[in-house]
Amino acid sequence: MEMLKKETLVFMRIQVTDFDLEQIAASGQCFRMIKQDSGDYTLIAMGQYLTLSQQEDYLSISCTQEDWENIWAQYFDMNTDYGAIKENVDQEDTYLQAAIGIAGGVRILRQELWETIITFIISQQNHIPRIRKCVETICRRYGEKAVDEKLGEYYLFPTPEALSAATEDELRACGLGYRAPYLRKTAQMVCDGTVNLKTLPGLPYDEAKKELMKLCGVGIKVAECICLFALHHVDAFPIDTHIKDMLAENYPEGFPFERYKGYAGILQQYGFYYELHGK
DNA sequence: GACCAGGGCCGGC
DNA sequence: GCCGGCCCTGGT
Repeated sequence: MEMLKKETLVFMRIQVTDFDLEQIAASGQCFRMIKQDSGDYTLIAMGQYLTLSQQEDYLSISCTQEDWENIWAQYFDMNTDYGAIKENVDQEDTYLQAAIGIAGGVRILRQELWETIITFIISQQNHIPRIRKCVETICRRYGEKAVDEKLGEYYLFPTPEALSAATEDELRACGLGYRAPYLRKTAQMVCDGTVNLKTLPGLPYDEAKKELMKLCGVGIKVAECICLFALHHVDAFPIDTHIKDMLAENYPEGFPFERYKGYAGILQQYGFYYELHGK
């Protein structure tokens, strides 16, 4: 790990394994990590605006060492040994082995809870490019504007208060379609304390999932995505249309959840990426 | 230009 | 528990 300057930006340069920025950005779990024409990535998260790139086993990220250690190492789940997880996968499971071969650089991010709730309500019955667009639109219209010294203006993710104050029509005008009232009602339920986001991270998986499903627009699948991508309950195994088809085709006798207890969600994510980009 | 399908959920039965 | 309906749009 070393610090270096690239133009005026301060970068951390970190050696990484089982890590592929391009795969992470395209994995459909985060919607504000965007590939730029230059090939670099920008990311708005945790209140910051960053630029990132990867050269083989080195990640370059425009943050201070302090922020890397306190924020981003955790965000990218650097303390989990993905290599060990991959090695535990059944050698004879040709599907998972193929998925690992294609998607082995995906990681389960530890994203902010509120943002993950809203982005995955938006995600239902929707394509990823449109999800990104909807997310960016609500950030521009309802998020606070901030300025990064080097990268310029950006918009924070809107607060529950800001979204609860929007009308359904205004939200529909963001391209949300029938999800517009879901966002508004969910924001209101968070504001009035019907669901307490502060205590959610302390709950076990089943209880967190049940609590999240009180929110409007959050069913089983979306709740499991929130549990996996924000609360890091890696037993969560969201089944969307792709995964449903994949399971029917490759695991007609059932997926071996028992064998992979404690990290099935990581394998789900390898599978999801493989279904989306690997064939 | 038409058509399809998308990281599903809600409400009524 | 099982439908029907739902907004819209990027990609083919």
